[in-house]
Amino acid sequence: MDKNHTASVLIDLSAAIVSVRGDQPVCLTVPDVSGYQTPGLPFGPFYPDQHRTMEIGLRQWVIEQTSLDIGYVEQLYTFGDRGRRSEGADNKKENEHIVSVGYLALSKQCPQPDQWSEWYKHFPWEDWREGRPNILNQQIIPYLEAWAGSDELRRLRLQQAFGVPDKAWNDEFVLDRYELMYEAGLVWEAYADGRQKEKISAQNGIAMQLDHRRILATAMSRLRAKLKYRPVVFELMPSAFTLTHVQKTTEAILGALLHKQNFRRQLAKNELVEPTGKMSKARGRPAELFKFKHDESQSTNLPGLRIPLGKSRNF
Amino acid sequence: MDKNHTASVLIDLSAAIVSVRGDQPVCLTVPDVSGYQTPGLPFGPFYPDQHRTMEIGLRQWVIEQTSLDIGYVEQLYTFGDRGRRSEGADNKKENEHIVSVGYLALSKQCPQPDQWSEWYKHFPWEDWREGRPNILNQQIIPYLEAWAGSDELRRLRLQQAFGVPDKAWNDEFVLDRYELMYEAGLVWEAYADGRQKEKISAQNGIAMQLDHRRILATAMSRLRAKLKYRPVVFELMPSAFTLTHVQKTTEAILGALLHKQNFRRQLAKNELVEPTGKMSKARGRPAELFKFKHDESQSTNLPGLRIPLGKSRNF
DNA sequence: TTAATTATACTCAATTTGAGCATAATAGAG
DNA sequence: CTCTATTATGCTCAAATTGAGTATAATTAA
Repeated sequence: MDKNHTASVLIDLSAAIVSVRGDQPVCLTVPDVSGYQTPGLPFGPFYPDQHRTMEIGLRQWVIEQTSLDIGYVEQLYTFGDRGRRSEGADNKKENEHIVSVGYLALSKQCPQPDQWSEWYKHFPWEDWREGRPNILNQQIIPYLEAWAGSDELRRLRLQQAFGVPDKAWNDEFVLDRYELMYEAGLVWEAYADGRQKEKISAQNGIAMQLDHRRILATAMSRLRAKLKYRPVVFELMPSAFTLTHVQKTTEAILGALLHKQNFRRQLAKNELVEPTGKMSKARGRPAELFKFKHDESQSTNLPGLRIPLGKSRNF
Repeated sequence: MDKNHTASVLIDLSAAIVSVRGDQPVCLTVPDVSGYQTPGLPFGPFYPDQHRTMEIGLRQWVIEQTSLDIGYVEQLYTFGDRGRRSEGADNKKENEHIVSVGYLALSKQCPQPDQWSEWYKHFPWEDWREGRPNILNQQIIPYLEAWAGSDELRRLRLQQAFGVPDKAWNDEFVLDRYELMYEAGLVWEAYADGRQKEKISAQNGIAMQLDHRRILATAMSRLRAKLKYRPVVFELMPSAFTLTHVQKTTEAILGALLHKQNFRRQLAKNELVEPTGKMSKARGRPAELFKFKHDESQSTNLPGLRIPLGKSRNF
């Protein structure tokens, strides 16, 4: 094997820093740096001689630049160069390749509202809390069906990702759906990458810079999946909370409603929370305030919520 | 933030290429290159201007160097430099940092037996098919308990990872257990990294080069977890197989025995296999030969086996 | 005092799981 | 040819879990 190749690359650490504001999951974004009006995820270079691990490097610049308290951090995926629009306008000098390592981080607070972007503005087809989103039947599905045509493989993927025509919607397949839409030229990024000749007419969610929407989709998939078997919701909750608050937060992330009594039964069975003795006051009957039972370190390895796998959600 | 730092790194792609030989999961290894008698995982550099994505780069050198047919490939984790024994003997020149991207790949065949190393030679405490491994009570647990002492956090982690004293063993926590043993100086690599002053007396499984045993542990964790909700076993099976064969392969990877009739019920319910009409012949009653129902492309997104989460395995 | 609102306790059928027994079909030993 | 060991497969059944309710309690706002 000949070695006449550049092997040296720069490492970018990109982070999907997620929080929940009210009933909307949000993601920290940075203002547009290119000429487009699209937000991007925060990112920074990794200096291997300064930081022992990449996670330490990530935490470093998140603290420096955002002064946020991010507890939970998880590596998502490492993307090689060319997917990141290397033939774009603002290209780096020749032979300077970038590898980007995507991270998911969870934050309990989200100050400065303008810097946080709501998930479902970028992915309007992923929020099923008020029923099946209209954009699916009105825009996305018809276009995708035309794109698939009689191609057997495409139809199979369509069925897997979007459940058409007869399968159920699976809330974890956020990335699969985004990638399918990208391939079909249904999102703005496909046009920006030069994959798609004509600018698409429909605005299928707000686009993001480079491959950042893809990273966010990866983060959403991972978080939705993890929620079901690890108690990560509590990384998004304040120290004391009502059970309804936990449920609303979970529903926001899943983009789906849950059965109240059964949700609480799970929490009780897995002994994830314990009462603080205090009560919340709001409208209606006051709710007891709880706290997360297992403190720091290994929220990773605890039982989880055991939420049913997206059945019976094919409207 | 000052930029007086080297940001340029080299990328290594390391692969845990897994197959099953008889009733033993095996992993492709390369002979020792350093002075130690320890095997390593195959790895190669990533040339960003030659390969569009890292996965393509990986497949390339796997084909070139091993001529293996690897179907399923999954990225595991990207490790920053210093974990990879940067102060070791055979160091690269100053300022040449290496980031390694670990992959899991599955292969249906494993020719050249001497190049494949059995999982449980490296992780003897992970195979529970013949009951709780002796090495746990005789070696590992006593040492770890001493290491934990009265440190609350350490005892909690010990309970999580190893189930001592009263929790169940969870077959997915391979990485957690390895990392705990590493921190406690219970594996050879801790000594080689200079973490541990004295050479440990007990041989707790065969060591590997650099952080390769850690990558293998990551692969095992991931594969064991995935097996339970995605039909990846079939990536390890020939085109036609008996149901018992699938079960034996699954058990080998999980390191645990399963209830035969219930296992088959799951396969049937999820409609993962279909009969070929042919029969196998061996000792005893001939078994029907089946094939995997869903071909190429999306084995990723199909239902899976739904194997119970490691309950009642605390002997 | 009443209505609206939210919390929480309890019920119950349907489904899934864990664990077992019973029976069928083959090869090989005697 | 018959018996036995061996493996495959069908079937049962209690326990646990899930899905989807109903009923009731404790507040605030009108």
